Amino acid sequence: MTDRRLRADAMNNRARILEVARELLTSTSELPMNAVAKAAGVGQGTLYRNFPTREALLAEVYRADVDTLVASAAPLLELHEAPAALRRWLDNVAEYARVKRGVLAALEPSSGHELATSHTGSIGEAIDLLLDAGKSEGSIRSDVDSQDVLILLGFLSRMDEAEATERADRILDLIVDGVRA
Amino acid sequence: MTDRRLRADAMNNRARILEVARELLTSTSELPMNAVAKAAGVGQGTLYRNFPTREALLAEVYRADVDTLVASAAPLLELHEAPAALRRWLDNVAEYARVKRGVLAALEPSSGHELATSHTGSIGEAIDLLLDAGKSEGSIRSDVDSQDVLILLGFLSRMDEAEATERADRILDLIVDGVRA
DNA sequence: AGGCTATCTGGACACGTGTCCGTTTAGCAA
DNA sequence: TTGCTAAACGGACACGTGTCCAGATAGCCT
Repeated sequence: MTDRRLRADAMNNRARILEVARELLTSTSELPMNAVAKAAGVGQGTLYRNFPTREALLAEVYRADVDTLVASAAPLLELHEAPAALRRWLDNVAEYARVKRGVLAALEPSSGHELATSHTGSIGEAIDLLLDAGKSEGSIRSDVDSQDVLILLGFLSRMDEAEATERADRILDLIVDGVRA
Repeated sequence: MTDRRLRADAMNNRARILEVARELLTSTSELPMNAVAKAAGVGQGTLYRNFPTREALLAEVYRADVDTLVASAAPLLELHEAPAALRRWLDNVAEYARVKRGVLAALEPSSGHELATSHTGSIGEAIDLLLDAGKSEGSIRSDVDSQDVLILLGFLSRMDEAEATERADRILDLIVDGVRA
């Protein structure tokens, strides 16, 4: 990805940081950056050089999960029309969010949107896939983009479990209805 | 509100804190709590006792604005059907959000939702007013509540001005379409 | 007036974040 | 092997947040 030839010790550190982060996340869903640095036996500087933000670190930790999530979009389109596929895919997202709260933070645009829409990453592409299918069908309005959906999805990361079980479903319904043509 | 007979010196401090906060907000939209305390000539303890969270402080600072916003809901219902009224009212919200970014933070449920829906405050009541009108008309689905809308509205506080001018309108449309019956 | 106490005060702390920069070292080159 | 340098290291810092508690004092009560 960004590892334009890393020095050997640097690779070790990076790997160790990820390992430690994963470990810490098994006990709590919190991830104090300085705790990670300490546990990994590196300085703050090293940690932040490898992962400039907590999101960057979480994104790497959860890369596999995010990939799974992304990959689950296409098959749904074979079984359902776009809006239904989108709805089901959002269920997957909510489910991941429920189990591993970190996944959400990983896909949050942190703050002050990176270079236009590009930063969105693979999650954005998955959403675009679903939206585009719907736009072709005429079942989804043509003026929404993945970023819009991602922005609205942000609410998932700011709800605790209790609230999520009560509201998430309904709100996701609402979003999907909103993007319908 | 909560001032069950405040001691005279306490009242002075409280007033001074608010004054200082308002002042600081004229220059930037940031509001470091310790800066407020310092500028008001009180200790951290005093500041936090009066306003346990930044939101509490902002809520008080912007109380008048929030009241205006809330009051603008009812008249809209005289002129428009509920969904249109809601849409226009959300425009007002977005406009306030654009001008005074603090207003948003003031109505954010901070974290870990206070006692059920009640905390929502007057903004929630305004939304309920609009939603209820729509539910009576049959133009708004009966299973959404003001909290749902408020949660979705959270996106406004996490967009910078540039992004807001580009997306806010469209996303608000989308939300209103979502709550339509 | 003067004492008493509930209330308020305010700064020290513990903890987190992210940056900066002097020091160390991997890995190449001679 | 030895020297060199760009890359990486890591801890000290500056700054913010929110809590805690020993001391001060407003305002009632006698």
